[in-house]
Amino acid sequence: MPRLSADERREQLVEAAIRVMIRDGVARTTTRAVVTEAAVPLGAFHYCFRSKEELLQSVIERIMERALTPVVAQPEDASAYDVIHATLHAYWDRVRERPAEHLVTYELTQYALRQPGLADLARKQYRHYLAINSAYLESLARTLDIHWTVDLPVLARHGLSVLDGLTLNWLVDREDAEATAALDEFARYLTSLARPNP
Amino acid sequence: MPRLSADERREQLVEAAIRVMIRDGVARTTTRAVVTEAAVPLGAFHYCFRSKEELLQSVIERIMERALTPVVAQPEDASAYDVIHATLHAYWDRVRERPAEHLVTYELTQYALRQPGLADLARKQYRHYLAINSAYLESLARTLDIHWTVDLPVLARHGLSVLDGLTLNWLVDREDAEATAALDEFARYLTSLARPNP
DNA sequence: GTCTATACTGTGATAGAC
DNA sequence: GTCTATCACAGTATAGAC
Repeated sequence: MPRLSADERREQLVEAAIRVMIRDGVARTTTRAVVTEAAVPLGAFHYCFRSKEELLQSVIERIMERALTPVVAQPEDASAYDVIHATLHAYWDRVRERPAEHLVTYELTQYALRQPGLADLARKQYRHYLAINSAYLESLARTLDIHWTVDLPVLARHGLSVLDGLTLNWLVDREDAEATAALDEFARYLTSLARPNP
Repeated sequence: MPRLSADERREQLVEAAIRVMIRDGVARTTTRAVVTEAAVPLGAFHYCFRSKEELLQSVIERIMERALTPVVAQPEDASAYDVIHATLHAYWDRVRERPAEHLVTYELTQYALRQPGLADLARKQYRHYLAINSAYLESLARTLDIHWTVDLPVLARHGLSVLDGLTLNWLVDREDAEATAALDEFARYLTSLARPNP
């Protein structure tokens, strides 16, 4: 058993925890399952983290970092609808490719909400998602030379909710056709809110 | 300790489980916590239910029954927007009155999704919610003598997702003003999809 | 038919050995 | 500074007393 620094151990444990969560769910992610997955001795766990809650906090932060700003090709000649549609489907493709990872996101949010010390982190997580949505909508408006007929914060929250809700719904029933249809309708709606700049 | 019938015990245990879940969350709802809350002997638990999973199944079914069809006053002289707005806010008021209960709903869905024997129940739950939404949209169309310019199943799914997403988002950050604004925007959107019948 | 007493597993955590 | 051995407890489930 190689002796590694606490920082390296922490790194191993966080990544192992994420793998276990994706495979078995957050509820079944015990400290023992994590150290087994990481091939780290059990005792090392509480040497690296004060508690399981502290590990989960690191996991949430790590996952948040990975929710990178959606990058979308925005060719000059594409219509607003085309660009919006492509962006939404880029997100959707990621959901369909890795359903378990997205399920974990929701599980972690709820875990955090029930853990007094972590409720703030959940709020921060959602502020982050809202900021990403806002930034995307703003950059879209610049690129297309339009403005939105609905206030940006309201639109960002509405958009985040639609994607969150559709994702959750699809994770339950896996109805591809209906989910896609609802997503396309959302693209149409967003497009209808774009007005050319004067 | 009075000796009661298994049916009465089951009833007590299901109701107690719901109270514990609302108070402490699904993850912390252990059999011991439930029997303590219900003032039922621990041994009685496994006499009434084969396992904890079976209890949770009953709980999910009970909660599903309670998600009654939204009933909304639809006075003849109200505009489409007024009726839609009132319905959405009736739902929203329930969320704001009992946030913990709604959080439990999401927790239960995820619990069910991770439990092989209960995944079907989660699907059934969402089909039920979709059916409620569809029925409401249909009755609205009849009352207002309009039709929807988007297919009913698509619209029902979209609507369910928006409400699910907004609820989840609000449960995290409790931003009343922004949530209400997003809800009102959704009402405006729905209204824009109503076309008078020929 | 209903409940008491108990078994056994697995959990998060720690004191102290290396 | 890192990990082994062990703890106390909570978890579900059961065999058998009433």
